Amino acid sequence: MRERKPTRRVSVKDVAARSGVSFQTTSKVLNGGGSVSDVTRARILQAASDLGYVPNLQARSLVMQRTLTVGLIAGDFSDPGLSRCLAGAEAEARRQGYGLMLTSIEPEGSGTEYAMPAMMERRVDGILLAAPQMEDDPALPHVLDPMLPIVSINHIAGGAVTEVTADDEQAGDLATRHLVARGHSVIGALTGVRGRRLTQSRQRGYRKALDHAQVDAQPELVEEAGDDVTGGEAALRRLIERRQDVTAIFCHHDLVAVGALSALRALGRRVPQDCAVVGCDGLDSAAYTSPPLTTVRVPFYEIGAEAMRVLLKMIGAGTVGAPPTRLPVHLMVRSTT
Amino acid sequence: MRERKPTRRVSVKDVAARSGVSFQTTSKVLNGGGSVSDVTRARILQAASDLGYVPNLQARSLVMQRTLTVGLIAGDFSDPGLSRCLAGAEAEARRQGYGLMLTSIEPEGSGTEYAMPAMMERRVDGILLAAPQMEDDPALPHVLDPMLPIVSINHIAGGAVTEVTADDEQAGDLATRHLVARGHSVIGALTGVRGRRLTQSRQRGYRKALDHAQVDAQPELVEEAGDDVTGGEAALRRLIERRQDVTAIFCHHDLVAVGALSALRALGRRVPQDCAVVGCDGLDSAAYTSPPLTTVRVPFYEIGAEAMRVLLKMIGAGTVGAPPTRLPVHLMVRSTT
DNA sequence: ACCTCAAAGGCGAACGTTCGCTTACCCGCG
DNA sequence: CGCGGGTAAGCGAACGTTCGCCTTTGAGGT
Repeated sequence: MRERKPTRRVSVKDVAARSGVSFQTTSKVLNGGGSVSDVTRARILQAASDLGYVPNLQARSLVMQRTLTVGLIAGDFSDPGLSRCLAGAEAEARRQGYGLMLTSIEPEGSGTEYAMPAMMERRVDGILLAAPQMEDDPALPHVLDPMLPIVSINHIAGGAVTEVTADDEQAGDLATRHLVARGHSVIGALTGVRGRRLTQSRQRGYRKALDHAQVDAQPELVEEAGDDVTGGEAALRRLIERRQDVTAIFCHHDLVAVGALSALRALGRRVPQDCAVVGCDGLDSAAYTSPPLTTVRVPFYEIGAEAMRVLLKMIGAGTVGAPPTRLPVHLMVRSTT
Repeated sequence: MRERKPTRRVSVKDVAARSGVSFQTTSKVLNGGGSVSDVTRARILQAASDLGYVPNLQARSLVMQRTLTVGLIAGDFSDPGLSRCLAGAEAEARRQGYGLMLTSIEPEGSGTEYAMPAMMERRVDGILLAAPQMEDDPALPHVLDPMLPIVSINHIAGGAVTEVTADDEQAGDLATRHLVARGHSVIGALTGVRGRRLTQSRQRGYRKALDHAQVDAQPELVEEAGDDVTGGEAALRRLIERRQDVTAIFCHHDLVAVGALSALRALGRRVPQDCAVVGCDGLDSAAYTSPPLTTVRVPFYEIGAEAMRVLLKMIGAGTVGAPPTRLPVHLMVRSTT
C-alpha cells in the first residue's frame, strides 16, 4: 500500500539538461535525424539511458497527427473463432509497430454508439471491426467516420467498409460435396443465425453443391440452429422429427455440430453409420468430440492478421476503402463422415 | 480507394470560433465546469454538435497527466480461460470509463521486454498482467516500473505485484474430496506445467484432501501432463502403465481431462465405472465431452473483472500495491464421477 | 586577409487541451 | 457617488513533442 510519489516522468528536457544541449537537439538525436556531432550524440544517448527516458507517445501524436494505434471493436471474446482472429490481428499490429485499443459491444449489438466515440476520442488511426452482431445494426452507418480507414471481418451494411472474410460459400460447398462424395443424397443443413451474410453464404455453398450433384434442395431439410450447442441440439431434433430419412447433416458451426452429435446419440442414431455429420469453423475442440468431427477449417488467425494488414496498408497509403478479400477454407476429414 | 482528404479534425478552437467565444470558455462548457451564462453555454453546445466535435484525449492526457487507459499484457488469447478473463477485465474497464491497450507476448515468455516499454510509451495509468509464462521470466522484475500500479492474475516472482487469482488449493481439494466421497482411494493426479504456482497450489489441495481422508499420497500416482489434450493423453498412458489399479483421476486442467478421457476409451476402460475423472477450469466445452466432465469451475470472467477493479482502485487512490485476492471455485458434478 | 559554405546546434511555433488568474461588467448598498 | 461582491469571459502558461528555419562556428579556398 505504498503511497505513489507524484514524481513526473523524465522528458526530453530533462535529458537535454543533463547533457547540456537544447531539448530540440535531443529530440533530433532520439529520432535518428538531423546533423549532430558524434560526441554530443553519444552524450545525449548516454544521458537518456541514465535517466531511463521513455518518449511520450501522446505528445508525439499531438504534433504528428497520428497515434500509431488502431482500434478493435469486438463482439464476444469468448467466441473461440473471434479469439483466434484477435490473436492474429494483435500479432500483426505489433509486428508493424502499432498499438491496439480494444473494446467490445454487447451481444444485442448495442454499444456501438459508445464504442465508436471512445475510439475517436483516442484518435486511433484506423478501426478493425470484429463483431458479427454489427451486421444487424441499423445505426452503424451513422456513427461511422467516412474519413477513417475501417476494415471488418463481417459483412457491414452500406458497403462502405472493406471486408476481409473467409470464403464461406466455398465452406458450404466443400462440406456438402464431401457428403455427396460419401454417397449421401438426403442431406440436411443446420444453419447459423438467420439473415446473416455468413449464413447466407454457407447456405449458398450448400445449395451449389447439391445443384452440382443434381439433387434437389428441399426446404424442409433446412433448419436454423444459431451458433451454439443447445441450438444445434434443438434444431437437430426438429429436423429429424420432420425428416426421419436424413443420412447426413451439414452444420454451419462446429458448436452446432456438437449439439447435433449429442442429440443423435440420445436418439440412438450412430455416427457416421446412421447419419454423417460435418461441421464448419475448425475449432480446436472439434478434434476431440466423439467421434472426432469432420469439419471445414476457417483460418481465423489468418483472417485477423490479413484484416490488420489491409487496414495498416490503408493507413499507410492514406486511403480509405479497398477491395474485399476472401480467404480459402479447407476440409478436415475426421470420423463423423 | 478514395483518397483521404487531409482535413484536420475539429478542435475546441473551431467550436469557439463558430460560437464567438474564446476557446478556453468553450473548454469550460464542454467539461461542465466554470460559470458560463446559459445562453452562451447553449450556443457553444450547439456549435459543438453542429461541427461534430470530438475531444482529443491525447491532448487532455498531456496536461492531466493521466490517460484513462490501462494496459493488458496477455499470453495466448486462444486459451479459453484467458479469453473469459479478458472479457471480464475489458467490461469492467469500460464500465468505469477506461480504455484498454492490449498486447501479448510469446509463449516462451519472450516479448516482455518489448511489451512493457510499449505500454510505458503510451503512458498507461496501470497494467494488468495475464500471462502464465511470466512466472518463469527472470527478466521481468527489471522491466517493471515500481511506480506504476500493476495487478496480475498469475503469480509473479518478487512479490511486488498484486495478485488476483482463483483459490487453486481449494480447487484441488474440492476435486479430490469429491473423488474420496465417491469411495475412491487410489486417486491419480495429472498435473499442469511443473513448477508453476498454479500447479503447486492445485497439487497442495490434492494432497490436503488425501491427508484429510487419511490415505497416503503416493508419488507414483502423480504425472505431469501440462495443459493440453495431447499432454493429457500421454500422461494418462504413463500413469496407467505404472499403476493399473487407479480408479480415479484428478486432472489439473479440463483439456488434460479430455485427453485422459480419450486415452481411457482407447484402453478400454469405461468412465466412470472403471475409472472416474474430474477436471479443473470449468471450460464450456467440458459440458460436452462424453461423458460430460465433472469439473471444478474457475470464475475466469470474475477474476478478470475483479483484477481490473483492484487495479482501477489503486489508480484512483494513487497507491501501488494491495493485498492479494483469492476467488472461490465451485465443483460441477456431471457424469465422469 | 577576405569570402564562402557546410556542419552543429538553437529558437520559436505548433499540436489540442486544462487550469489558475485577471479583467470587465452589472448590481445593490451605504 | 464610490465601493464591495458576484458573475461571465478572456488570457497566459503548461503538458512533451516535432519541425522548419535561423545563427554560430570553423575550415577551406583564393
